[in-house]
Amino acid sequence: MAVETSDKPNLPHDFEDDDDGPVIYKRYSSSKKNQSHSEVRKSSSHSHDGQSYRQISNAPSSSGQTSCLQKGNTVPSAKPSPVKPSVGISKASKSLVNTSSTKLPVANSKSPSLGDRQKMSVDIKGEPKTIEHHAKNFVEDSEDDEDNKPLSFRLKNSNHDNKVTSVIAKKSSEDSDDDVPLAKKLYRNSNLGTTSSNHDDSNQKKPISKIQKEQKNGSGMSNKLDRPSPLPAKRPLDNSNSLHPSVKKSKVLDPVASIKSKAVSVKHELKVEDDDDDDDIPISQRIKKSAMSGDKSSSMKKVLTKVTKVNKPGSKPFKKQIKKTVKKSGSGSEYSKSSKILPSSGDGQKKWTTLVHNGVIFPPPYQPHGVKMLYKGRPVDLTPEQEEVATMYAVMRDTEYMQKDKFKENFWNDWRKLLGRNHVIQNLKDCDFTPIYDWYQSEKDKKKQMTTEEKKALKEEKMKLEEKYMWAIVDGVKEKVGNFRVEPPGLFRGRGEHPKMGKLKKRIHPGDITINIAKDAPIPECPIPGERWKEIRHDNTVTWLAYWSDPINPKLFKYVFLAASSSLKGQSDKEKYEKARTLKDYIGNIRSAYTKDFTSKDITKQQIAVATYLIDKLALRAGNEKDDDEADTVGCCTLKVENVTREPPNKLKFNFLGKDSIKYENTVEVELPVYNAILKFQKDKKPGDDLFDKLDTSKLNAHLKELMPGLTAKVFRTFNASITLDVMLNKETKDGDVGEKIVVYQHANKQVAIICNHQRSVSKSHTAQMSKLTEKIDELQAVLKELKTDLDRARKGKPPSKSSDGKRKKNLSPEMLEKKISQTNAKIEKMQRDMKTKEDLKTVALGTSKINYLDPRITVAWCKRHEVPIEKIFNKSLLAKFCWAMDVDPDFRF
DNA sequence: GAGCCGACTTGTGTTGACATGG
DNA sequence: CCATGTCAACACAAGTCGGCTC
Repeated sequence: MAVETSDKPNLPHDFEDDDDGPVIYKRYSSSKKNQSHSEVRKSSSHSHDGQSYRQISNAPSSSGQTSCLQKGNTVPSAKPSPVKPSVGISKASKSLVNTSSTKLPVANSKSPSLGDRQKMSVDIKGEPKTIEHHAKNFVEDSEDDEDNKPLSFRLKNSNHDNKVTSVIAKKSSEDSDDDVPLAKKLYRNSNLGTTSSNHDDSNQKKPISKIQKEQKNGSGMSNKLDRPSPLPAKRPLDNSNSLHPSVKKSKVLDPVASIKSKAVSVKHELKVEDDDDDDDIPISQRIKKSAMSGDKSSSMKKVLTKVTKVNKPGSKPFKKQIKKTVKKSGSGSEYSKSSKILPSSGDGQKKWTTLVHNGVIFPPPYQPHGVKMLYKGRPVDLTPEQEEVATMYAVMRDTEYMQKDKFKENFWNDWRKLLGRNHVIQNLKDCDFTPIYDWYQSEKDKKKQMTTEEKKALKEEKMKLEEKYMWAIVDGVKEKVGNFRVEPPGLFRGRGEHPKMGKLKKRIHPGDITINIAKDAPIPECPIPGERWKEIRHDNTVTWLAYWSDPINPKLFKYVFLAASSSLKGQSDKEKYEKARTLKDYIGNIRSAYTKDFTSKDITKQQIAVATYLIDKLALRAGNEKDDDEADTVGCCTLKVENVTREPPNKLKFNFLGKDSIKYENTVEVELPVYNAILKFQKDKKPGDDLFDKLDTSKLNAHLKELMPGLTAKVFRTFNASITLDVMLNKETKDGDVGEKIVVYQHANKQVAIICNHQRSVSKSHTAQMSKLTEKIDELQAVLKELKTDLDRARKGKPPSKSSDGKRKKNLSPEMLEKKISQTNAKIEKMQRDMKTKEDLKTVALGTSKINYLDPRITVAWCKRHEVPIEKIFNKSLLAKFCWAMDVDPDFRF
């Protein structure tokens, strides 16, 4: 099929997969820009405070984000350019040469020991001096620069010695803070203080109407946002123009031809097409050219002729324009499969021009095992359908769901429908699934026992089967598909107390699936003989390749999207961070606006103000309304009276279940007006009543949009997370080895995870692992003691004592013994640090914020500045996902 | 403006491959 | 070499939010 890649003779070298990774389409990086990067960096590489904003804004080129999008007109090779700052990994990274200051050093040293990390894992508060200095620098730049820090940060900085909150929050204070819920940890030291000082920036009154007008006139947010106040330049607001270079696309790969041809020809066509594109025009000129030609360049019109569906009319004022597509870009990342920048994700806007893919793959049909379960002690015959569902239940015996009545009840109801009223099995209580469970365990064991070769063969077979589904061709570029496997049937595993847990998630058939594909692309063959797709669509205003209705909740859909590494996803990711960065310029005004409204007579206004404050300060989620058939969780707007407890004089204790039924527990000091407002909102209400009864997310977001174009509640989370990382990294990174710097990063990452309440469940074996470590340490202590005794004896010329098993030990010199003692000591220390780190992070999930909230450019720029190999921070998939960020200027600040 | 639909992002848990250390 | 631990990849649940309809 079209996207097969198994054989690839005569491939142009730059499309040759030289790795087994998903790479098929390389990017190239322009090295020109890097020179300017290094120049910029020389002048400011040690200025990691507010001042660097100004420097960035003066940088000759915009922040270096373009080369990822540029065509490969400089280094026509798949190998990374020697001067290129962009980051490759694995092979590519090894070949990176540390040149100018923009380089991202290659991983060559080992990660810091956990012990080292622990050592660095100091209190977030840091030294007051540093903070003051830091703040001062911000002030130099702009009077509202405090606003650029997360609210929580500012609060903390204002008083770093407030443990009161933690004392209240912490019930079991026997040891480390690891038993304290995440949310508490960060804020235990927080205090009220600077908040109010940030709301008096009267000169920041922004001309909202003007902004909106300008937005209407087509200046897309991520392209240019009017600044609300005449602040000193912090960063070039239009630098994100470079994110969407309007390099024209002169020819689009013919999807029909491509899908009919073999992989070779696909790749070949891609190459040919590149060749007759405007590669010969320098990038800068091309960008300029298209930028000048307005939002509908001739090239764009050309592309638009291919559109299969006209854009929906009536776009909103803040709607982004259609952005021009670029076919190839400059990053040499091995994981950059695609390169062009696709149209932005504005709703109703064209997302692609051509889309070719092979549909989805279905799980294999059920293979009955014939193992009989018992009912009242007797074996029961089941039809394959009945057996299938019984097996789903049987294999969940070791899960927590089995303790839940709701799960069993729902399962029973659905299973019973399959059994029929008159079936021998009349209740679940008398069912014994043990035979099926045992069969399943033995199957698992068999699998485990397979030799490496057998496993490998099996894997290869699976790969062969799936290969063609793994890729899509979007506007002529091969992109990885995210989740091309249709979900197999199973029992619904809702989180928390989900009312539908245990219900049968029925098998999905082709007849349930709608395929989205270009009009002139061949319709994917239905993989199940005799069946057919539900529907074929040609909607290029959406990014999904296929969807089906969620069998548990038919109102919901399950989508098949492109993978995170695709440029379609990368583009919207970038826009997300740009929007969050924009908030930095508005946050001062927003804070003063809501502070003013804390005491508003208009109760809706007042609730909006307090809700916004909480979202800003605590990074709460918006909190949409939920149906009764969903788990009972809340966000900001849906907080109940009982979720917030007042603790005089001005503390609020939050306790609720948030997304995924993760507990949010946090006690925070708030401004008195907020405290009083909460008191008012709670008055005369029952515990289960809505705290913000005049508010919902659409009202809140509508209000936020008045303050900043495109602003919604979730932007605060991104902003809060990213600014925290940026501030902490720049405050805390000291000279030192790579290991120490990574510890700083992890520390910052952890704080972000705490702010966002990213928790993970403690691993089952955690306690066991800990006691094992303790044991080992004890053993070492014993060894140490013995060594010390022997040292004493050796010094006195006596032979060593007998070891515990009575054997005679070797006669060692005092020097040797001393050496052994110090080695053992070091070992013990390292293990103790390991233990502490382990305990420290047992409930904290660092990954979520990395994937979703931290602007990767902060990380990449920091890595460049501090010569930390990016691979130490980003794993393979993050590198692929964030390939668009790799060329960032080292001086980039969020 | 409420309610619903649709599309997309965010989130945790599980799985399985790989690394590590005895 | 094996047992154990770690981590990336995967699976899929659960959010957010825009837009449409009535």
